[in-house]
Amino acid sequence: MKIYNTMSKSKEDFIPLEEGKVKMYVCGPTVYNYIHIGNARPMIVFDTVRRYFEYKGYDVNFVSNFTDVDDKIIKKANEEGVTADEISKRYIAECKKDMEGMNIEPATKNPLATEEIGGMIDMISTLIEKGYAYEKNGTVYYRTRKFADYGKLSHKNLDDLQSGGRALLVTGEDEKEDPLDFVLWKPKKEGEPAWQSPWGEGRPGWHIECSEMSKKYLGEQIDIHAGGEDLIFPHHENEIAQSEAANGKPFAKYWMHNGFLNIDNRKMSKSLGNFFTVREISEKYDLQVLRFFMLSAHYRSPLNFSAELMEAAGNGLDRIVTAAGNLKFLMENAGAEKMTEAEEELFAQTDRFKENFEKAMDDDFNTADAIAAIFDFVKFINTNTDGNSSKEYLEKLHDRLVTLADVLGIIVDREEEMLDEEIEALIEERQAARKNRDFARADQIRADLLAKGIVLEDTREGVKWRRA
RNA sequence: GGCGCAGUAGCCAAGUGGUAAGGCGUGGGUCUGCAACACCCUGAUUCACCGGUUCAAAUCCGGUCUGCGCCUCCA
Repeated sequence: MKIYNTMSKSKEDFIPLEEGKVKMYVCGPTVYNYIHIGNARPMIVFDTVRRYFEYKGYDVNFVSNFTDVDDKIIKKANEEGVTADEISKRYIAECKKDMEGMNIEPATKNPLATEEIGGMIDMISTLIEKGYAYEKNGTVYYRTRKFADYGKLSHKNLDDLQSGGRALLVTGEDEKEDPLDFVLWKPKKEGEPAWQSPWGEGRPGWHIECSEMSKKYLGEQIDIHAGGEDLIFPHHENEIAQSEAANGKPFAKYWMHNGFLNIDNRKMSKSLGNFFTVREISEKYDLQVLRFFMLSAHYRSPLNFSAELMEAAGNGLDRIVTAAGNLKFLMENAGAEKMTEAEEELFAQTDRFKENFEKAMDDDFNTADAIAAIFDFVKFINTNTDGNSSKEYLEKLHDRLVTLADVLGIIVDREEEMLDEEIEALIEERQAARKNRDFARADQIRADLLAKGIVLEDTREGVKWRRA
């Protein structure tokens, strides 16, 4: 299994720190509003990574935080005249709803920054003791130049950073020993949430949160640390500086970063007005479509979002879902129970789809290729099953399709709610009308049902229906 | 200014040295009472452009053009 490591800029074989186990940490969102579809990309991508590890038999400890103390949360709280805590609790709950809709497995642990302050203070103290940090008037800064490896993840060197960004970095940063130093602890301002610390009341800087939470729940060394590519610098670079200086050992073995989700080929931003929340999208599309759409390209490539592309993704997804639905329908109507020899041979042929799927996923989670393997499998299913197929054969195909789709978090079995008596009666009436060649009446009934979201399909094995 | 990514059919998108996967869409056909689903056929002599290396390049090297990202809170 190969994983592209941002640190080495190359694909590396995955070798876990501990046999059979994967410890991974994904930087989660700051909860000051509904999550947007850009937030959704790393959630979907790294959930898929996790699912594949689990499929391969690994025991995955998956930790993803919620940043629940931050300027934007405080701002929002002030606007609404409520506490910051109320804002963050509200949007964590909403975020979890969205994640459920996207079929994202709950993390092993979702630590909250505000509940881990003690550990952060300990880590900052350690950094001060070791000479990697210093305090000035209640603010604690990280002494960036003291950490020799600073820049190793983002492949920047300090002098470039300094000359390139001098104007920005120097502004107003009077107390710092060096413009590149970053904040570990900031003093309380009026009306802000604050915690007691050796440096007075205040709150932690953003970067220290992840260093501490990763250490607490996964240990000083972890297998995978992941997040959006914009986090490479400075967030992850700073995490490395903090964790490695404090713990005295390498932090994460593999650094994974997803590409950005763009809208109209531009980065999504509020100022451009091209900003969509997952909640908004869920009103127009099934979130399964969003998930399928995001996995249709490689996770490291930029991905453009548009209504047309969502339509296309939805149509493609339907093809897979329909194949699974057809299998179920045939299963219910199958005559023979046991597989024939010919069917056993056919089923053996489908091993190649599974192999291709795994080969794609083994190569740095190439979900686009994995989906191609599923489409090939779907084609095989559509071509090699009919009303004469045995139940066992159909079930085995169905199981295999469900298993592969599940690795991608794609739900292929649509819930079949019980039909209302009324609807069932209409379907029967339509059948009778068709027998009497009263097609006007039959079409009328079909149109009425369609208006209620029920799609009818006439097959050799009988009438099949599904929700639109 | 520094660092980096990308440019493959109408659209999306794999493929990173051996002669262009897959999906969506289009058009034609089969199936159907008609549909729907499905199936068959339909598509790039060619991978932004120009040079080079090689028996062989979309894939490697150099250059040009275009788009984008990071360097500042950001998934």
